[in-house]
Amino acid sequence: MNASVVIGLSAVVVACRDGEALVLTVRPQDAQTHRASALAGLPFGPFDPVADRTFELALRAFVAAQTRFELGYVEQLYTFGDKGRDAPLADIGAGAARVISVGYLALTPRPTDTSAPDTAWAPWSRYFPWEDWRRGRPRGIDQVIAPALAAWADRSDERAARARALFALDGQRWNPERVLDRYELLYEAGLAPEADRDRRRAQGLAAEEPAALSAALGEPMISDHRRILATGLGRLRGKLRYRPVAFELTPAEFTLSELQRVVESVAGVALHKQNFRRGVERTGLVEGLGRQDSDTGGRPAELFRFRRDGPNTGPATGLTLPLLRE
Amino acid sequence: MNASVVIGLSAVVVACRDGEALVLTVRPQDAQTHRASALAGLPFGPFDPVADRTFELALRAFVAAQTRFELGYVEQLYTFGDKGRDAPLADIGAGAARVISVGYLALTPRPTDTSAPDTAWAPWSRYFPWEDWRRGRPRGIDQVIAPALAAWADRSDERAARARALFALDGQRWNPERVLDRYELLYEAGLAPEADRDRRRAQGLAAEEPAALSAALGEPMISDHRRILATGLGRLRGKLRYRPVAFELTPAEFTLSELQRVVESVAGVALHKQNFRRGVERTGLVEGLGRQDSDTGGRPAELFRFRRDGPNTGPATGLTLPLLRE
DNA sequence: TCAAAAGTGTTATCCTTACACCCATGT
DNA sequence: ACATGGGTGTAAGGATAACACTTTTGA
Repeated sequence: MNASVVIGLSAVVVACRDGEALVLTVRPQDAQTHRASALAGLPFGPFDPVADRTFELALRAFVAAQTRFELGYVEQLYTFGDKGRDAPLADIGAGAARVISVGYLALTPRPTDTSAPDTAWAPWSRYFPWEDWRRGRPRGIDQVIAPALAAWADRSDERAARARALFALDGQRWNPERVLDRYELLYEAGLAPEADRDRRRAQGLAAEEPAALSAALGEPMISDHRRILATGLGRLRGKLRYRPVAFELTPAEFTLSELQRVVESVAGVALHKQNFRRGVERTGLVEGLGRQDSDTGGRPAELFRFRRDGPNTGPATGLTLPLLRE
Repeated sequence: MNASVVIGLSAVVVACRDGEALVLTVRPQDAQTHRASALAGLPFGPFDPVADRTFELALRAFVAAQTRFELGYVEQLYTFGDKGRDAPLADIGAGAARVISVGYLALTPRPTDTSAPDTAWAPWSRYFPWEDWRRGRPRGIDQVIAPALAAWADRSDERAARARALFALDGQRWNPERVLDRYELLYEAGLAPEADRDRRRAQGLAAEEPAALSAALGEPMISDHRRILATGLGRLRGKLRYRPVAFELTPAEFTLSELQRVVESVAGVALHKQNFRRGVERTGLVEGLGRQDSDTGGRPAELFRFRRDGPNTGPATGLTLPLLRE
C-alpha cells in the first residue's frame, strides 16, 4: 500500500469585462444524477504524478480541456491540505484518499465565451458581495453581516475585535486585501454554508440542501473552492500595487479609463480619476500611441499600451490606488 | 496500487544573531554509509495523509522532533513539483513515488543552539554570498558570476538582459527581493552544482562528488532545498516592507539599532540610520519603554517593544528601507 | 446647446532623503 | 579627551490628495 494522497489542481481564472471582474466557473456533473451540480466551482482536475511534468503544464492542459480556454499569466496561490475541508472524494474521482489541492491564479485579457457546457464567467461579487465598495459601503455589511458577527462574538472581545477590523465596523478602515481573512471569519462564524456542510460531513451525516442563498453572504461553491477564490482575489488585489498585473487583464490597447475600471473592479474600490492617471503615467509602465478611441460617449480618449520592457528601476512597479470617498 | 505521490514538508527557519541572518540546517544521514551527509539541507519530513490533520501541525511536530526547536511564526511558501528537481527518493523514505514538496517559512526571535545532532544555524550568505550587499557590492558578482553568465549568454540578448537586470550589471539597480530569480538563473546557467546533479540523475548516471565549492557561488544543498531557501529569503525580504515581520525576529525588547541590524541582515543592504529610526517611529508599530540598554559601546540606547495591537490603519504596515550608498 | 467623458493646472500636505550637529557613556 | 554609538533639527524634493477648470466629442 502506497501513500493515499491525491493532488488536485484548481484555477482562479480572472478577466474583466464591462467594468466587472469575472471568474471562470464550472458546474461539475453530479456523480449520482449525472446532471450539472446546483453549486458552481472552479475549474479543477487531478494531477497525474506519472504523466504530468509540472503543476503548471497539467493545469493549462485540463483547463483547456474542461473550458476550451487557453490560459495566459499563471501563478501558484497556495496549497490547501486541512482535513475536513478537502474536496469531497467523488469530485476528484479518487478512492479513499486524502485530497491536497494546489490553487492557481490565472489572468486573461480576453474573456471569450467558452463553448464548453456548464462553464461560465461569473462576476465575483456573486460569491463575495461584501467585497465591492465601488458604490460605497455595501448594505449587507451593516444589515446582515455585522449583526450576525456580533451574535457570534457574544462576549468574546477577541472575536469582536477581529470582526471590527476585518469588516471596517466602528469607523475602522476597509482593507481590500484581506479577502481571505474575511471569508475565513465568516466560515468560522458559521455564516458560510460551506461550514455547515463540512461539519455534517465530518459527522457522517447526509448533506443538506443548500440553505436559502442570502444576497448579503454570497453564493457558496463546491468543496473549498470559495476559499481558493478568496485567496486569489486577495493575492491579486495585493499584487496590483507592486507588480504590473493590471495589464494582464487589459487588451493590448486601452484607454486610461478602461485601465481604471479594470483596477477598480479588482480592488473593489472607487479611485480618484485624475490622481490615478497621474500615478499611471509616473510609473512609466505605459506609453501613449497618439491614436484615439472614439466610442467613449464623450471626448475621445487616447489609447495606451503596456511597455513590457518597462523600467526595472526601483523594487516595486505597480499602480497607486488613490482612493475616492473616505 | 494507489496514487504514487508523497508529500514532503520543508522549513526555512530564520533567526538573527549578532547582526547575521541565520537559517536552521540539518545534515541528514546517508542511506548507505549511515554518516551525516556532506551537504546540508533544510529540516524536512514526510506528511502523513492519514495521521496529520494539517501541514502546519505536521511541520511543527517534525521540526521539533528533528531539531528540538519549537517554531513560532509560520507561513506557507510554495509547493514544488517539477519532475527532475524533486527530492531524491531515498531522502524521504519513499518507494518509487513522485515527491511533491511544500515549503514553509518560519521565524523565531531565539536562535537557541539545538542539542540535536547534525543540526546547526548557518548564516545564509553561506548559500547565497551574492545576496549580501551590506558592505557594498559583493566581489564575487563581478569577478566570478558576471563573466560566467556572459559566457553562458553568448550571443543571446535575452539571456544577457536577464543577467544584467537580476545581478545589477551595467549600472542597473539591485533588487533585493529577486532572490529566487537569481538562483534560478544560476541554476539554468549551470552555475549551481545542483543543476549538474539533477541532470546526471535524469540520465541515470551516478552522482558526482560535489565540485570544489566556489566562494562566489555558495554552497549547494541537498535536493531542491537551496531553491526553497531562495524562495524563503525572497518572500521575507518582500514582506519586511509591508508586514511587521521584522518583530518576529527580534527579542521582546530591543533597541532601534538592533532592529536595524536585523532588517539589514535580512534585506542584505545597509540602511540610513536616522531615516530608518524615523520610519520605524512613524509606523506606530513600536513603543518606547523609557528604560535603557547600556552595553552598546557608546551612549545607552532606549529599549522599545513591538505593539501587537498596532494601528490597523492603512493597507500596508511594514518598515521603510531607506537605502544607504547608491 | 448640453451632457458626458477626457484631460490640465494648482495647491497644501505628507513622506523621503540628505546633511549637519549635539548627547551620553566607557576607556 | 576622545572614540563610539544614540539621538535631534532642518530643509529640499517628490508623491499624494483634493480642488477647480478647460477641451472635445455625440445627441
